[in-house]
Amino acid sequence: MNSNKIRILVVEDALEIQRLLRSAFEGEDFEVQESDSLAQALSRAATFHPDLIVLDLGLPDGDGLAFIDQFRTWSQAPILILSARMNEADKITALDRGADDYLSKPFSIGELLARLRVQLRRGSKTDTGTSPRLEFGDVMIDFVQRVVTKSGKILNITPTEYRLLTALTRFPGKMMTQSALMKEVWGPHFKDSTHYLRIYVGHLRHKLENDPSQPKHFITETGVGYRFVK
Amino acid sequence: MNSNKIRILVVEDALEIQRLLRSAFEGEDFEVQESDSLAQALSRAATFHPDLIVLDLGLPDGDGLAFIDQFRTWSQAPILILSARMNEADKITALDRGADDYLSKPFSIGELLARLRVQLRRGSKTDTGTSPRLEFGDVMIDFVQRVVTKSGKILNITPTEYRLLTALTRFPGKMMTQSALMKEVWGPHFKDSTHYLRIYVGHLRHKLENDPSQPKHFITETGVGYRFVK
DNA sequence: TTAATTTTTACAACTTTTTTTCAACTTACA
DNA sequence: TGTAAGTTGAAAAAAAGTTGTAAAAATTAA
Repeated sequence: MNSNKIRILVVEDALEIQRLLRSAFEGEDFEVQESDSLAQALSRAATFHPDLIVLDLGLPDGDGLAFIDQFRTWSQAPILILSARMNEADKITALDRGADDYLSKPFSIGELLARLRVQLRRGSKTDTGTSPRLEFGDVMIDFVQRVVTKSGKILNITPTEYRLLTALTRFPGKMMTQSALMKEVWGPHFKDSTHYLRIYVGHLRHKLENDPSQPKHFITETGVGYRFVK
Repeated sequence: MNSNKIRILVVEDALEIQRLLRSAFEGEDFEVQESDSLAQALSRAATFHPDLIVLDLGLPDGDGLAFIDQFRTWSQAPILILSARMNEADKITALDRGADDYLSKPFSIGELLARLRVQLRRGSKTDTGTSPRLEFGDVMIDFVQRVVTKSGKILNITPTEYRLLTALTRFPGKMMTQSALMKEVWGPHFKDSTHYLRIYVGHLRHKLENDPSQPKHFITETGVGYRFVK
């Protein structure tokens, strides 16, 4: 888990499709994990922290829509549906429940990759701005390349630090509650282990603030959470 | 441009499709404008400020991809492609050039609307302008971002202060009795500890009033409670 | 293996809430 | 109009709760 590669979780039971997707995704230098049941998929998602989920709606062990509902309680990562079902009502339901795109089988791998790039491009944008970059002070974050620099120097940011940084900076100025940050960065089981947050906000302040003891950008709101301000 | 409806620009030359889309979109209470040539579309987009563009790639007067390039230099509004061309390469090119979704003709209007909702859903989170705000004097309260500013500066408001502020300002001009405020902010058990109220109204006045000793917005009604006025 | 990262532990520093004290103000009535 | 009784406001100390830092231990990656 120790890399800043883009992570894709494939929820799919058909082995040949799993293999097809894995080779396509690894060709793009993504990190891939598979889950062949919905039961497994949620806990896998919670520990793997995927940047995007490819979900087959036709798994034998249950309702993919329920998975979407659950997953959406703690993550906004895009969900791309694969399905053998062609009918319109299924598509509409899935999209309205929180899926971001829907491809019917059989699909072309080239189109799948293009649609996946669309989703990842969106996710890498900050929500206020249009650029895939965020700059404040002498710090620059490139969400496409996943690189953080301070006065031109590339910083070493660990995966956990990077996830927290994206969660905090997604809505500049907005108060992010501790439990929302915990769910997004560590997963839903950890929502009460808020001391991790203090340690990692401390790390970010040391790496990004000019005076970490007088933070200007990563502001504590005691009893509530943290706020990022440019 | 003079309504707060969601605005859709349809770039499409086939009249029957124009009409189909217009009636579907107006049924959703969107504001629609059409453009039947690419030449016209860019300037139409510039004045209409659409929240989303539906673009037929097969217009007679030129290259829809060039339109995407141009449009993307100044707007991030989602672009949903409609096209009679089925081939994979066209889809991939359009998506990679900046389109957000791609539907092949003939399409189902229900699916189109669902995909359009997906795009609009993402955009709406962005829009900080739509979050409910309360302004008075040089103070601004944004209840979505949980931000309070005074002359542009973000204030530090503690959890209890914020709860009281919310309770007081919910109905501007209305008298709030002490016991109602106590119940709402400290809980029913504390309804007679009205001393807290004085201390915390004092805090709010210090942080928000220009002259805390001559409050203009947080008014005492002796023996009864407090009233917030804009 | 070594190096890097995450988790755990302990404690110091800080912020918020509650409690206490007292002065100032408001109201009612002689 | 003056005074007493009740109500409100300001300041600050005490208590409770929250956050920050450092460093050791455990885990994971290379």
